[in-house]
Amino acid sequence: MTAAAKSYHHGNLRDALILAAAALIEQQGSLEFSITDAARYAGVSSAAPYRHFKDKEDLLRAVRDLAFMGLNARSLATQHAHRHSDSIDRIIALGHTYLDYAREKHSFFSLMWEDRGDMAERKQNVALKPSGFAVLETAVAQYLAECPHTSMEVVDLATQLWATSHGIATLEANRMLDHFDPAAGARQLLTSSIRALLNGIRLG
Amino acid sequence: MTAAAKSYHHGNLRDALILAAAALIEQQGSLEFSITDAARYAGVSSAAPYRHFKDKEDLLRAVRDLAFMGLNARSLATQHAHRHSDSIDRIIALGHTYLDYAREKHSFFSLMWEDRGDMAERKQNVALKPSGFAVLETAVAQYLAECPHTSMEVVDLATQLWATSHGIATLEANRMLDHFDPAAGARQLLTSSIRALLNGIRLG
DNA sequence: CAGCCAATGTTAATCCTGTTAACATTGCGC
DNA sequence: GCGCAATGTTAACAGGATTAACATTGGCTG
Repeated sequence: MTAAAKSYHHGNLRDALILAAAALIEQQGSLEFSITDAARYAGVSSAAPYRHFKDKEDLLRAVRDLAFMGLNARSLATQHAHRHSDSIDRIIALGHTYLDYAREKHSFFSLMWEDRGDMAERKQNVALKPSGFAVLETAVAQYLAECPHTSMEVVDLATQLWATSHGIATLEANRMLDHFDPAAGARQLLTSSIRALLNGIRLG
Repeated sequence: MTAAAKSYHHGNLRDALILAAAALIEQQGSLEFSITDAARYAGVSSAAPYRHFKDKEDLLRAVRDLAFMGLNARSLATQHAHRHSDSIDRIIALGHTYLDYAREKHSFFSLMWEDRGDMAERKQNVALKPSGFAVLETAVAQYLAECPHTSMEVVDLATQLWATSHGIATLEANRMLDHFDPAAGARQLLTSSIRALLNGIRLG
């Protein structure tokens, strides 16, 4: 039978629920969807989700994984698109990709950094998530190789760059940068921060 | 009668509820407190809060204001403590204050940046909040005055520094910096970021 | 191929919360 | 001292998460 036919068993309810939740989150622009709605959206009863997810947070975690994968995919795409660029340009492009994702997939971006109190488990499963971070590290390693008069560690610089992008992205999401030009403000701020940071480490 | 006696009228329920909510949030380490609990905590019925707050979000907003004020107060204290320091040191100290607040008052810090979908109103009332930002701007203005060969705007540099601190603070809160030394990792990262940023803008 | 089981759905509670309507108290201004 | 507006209370309703008890069925086993 076709994937979503109306037999008693759904066929692939787990994925359907993840997509449903993701769709609801994006549509409503809020992380407060109800499991009942997600179930209805997938065409099953409100108790069905509990065959696949321990509780709501468990479902949320799956959607969060999806969000991380989306950002990672974009980072890889950017890396590829700029594979022949100067390493500085590539680093900047990656920063812009981060900003763009935060804007375009605002709800997903929020979900990724939502504080649910139980940050402990995050340590394990999310620690791997930023494979997008590896992309940044690669670009940074190349940059550092090209400028040998620094003793900066790759991880350190990559993390600083990440924090810079992340900070600007989250402040913008919280409307704290409204006094800048809405269109290019954050982007220019990031560009100039990255340039300054890269310049600055050579004088350390 | 004394402020919290047991007459029919509470006396200052509004503030009591704000404090109750703040206490619950801090105790549980989570933003998911119930209005019922806050009311019980303040010794009133679960419907009483609605005489003072339109809805739960309205109460949350009040607690958020409190959180912002707390951070602002700390920033002012730091400014004062470092009033005779070098402007660079003062800027760094302000960054550390930001990091410390995020760590010590983790739940409050989360609350400040929690995404509730309705970020629109945030634009108005929170735009004023970071009077702590003014403190940073002052320090930055002084720094720039001492190094006249730059054309950098005060707001721009202050925002970049804010974003740097904010990025590191939020990444740390999300356990994304666990591969660094838990105690000093984030702090050192921030210190070196700030130094690099301040150095870097002179070569722009 | 028949039968049985584990996986996966469904229905019908239960418990909690947010929110409101209807009613009770009481501090204060006239 | 009276009466109103502010501030509490109780009772009820409408979700929503979660679970227990029951229903279906795809597939593996003999």
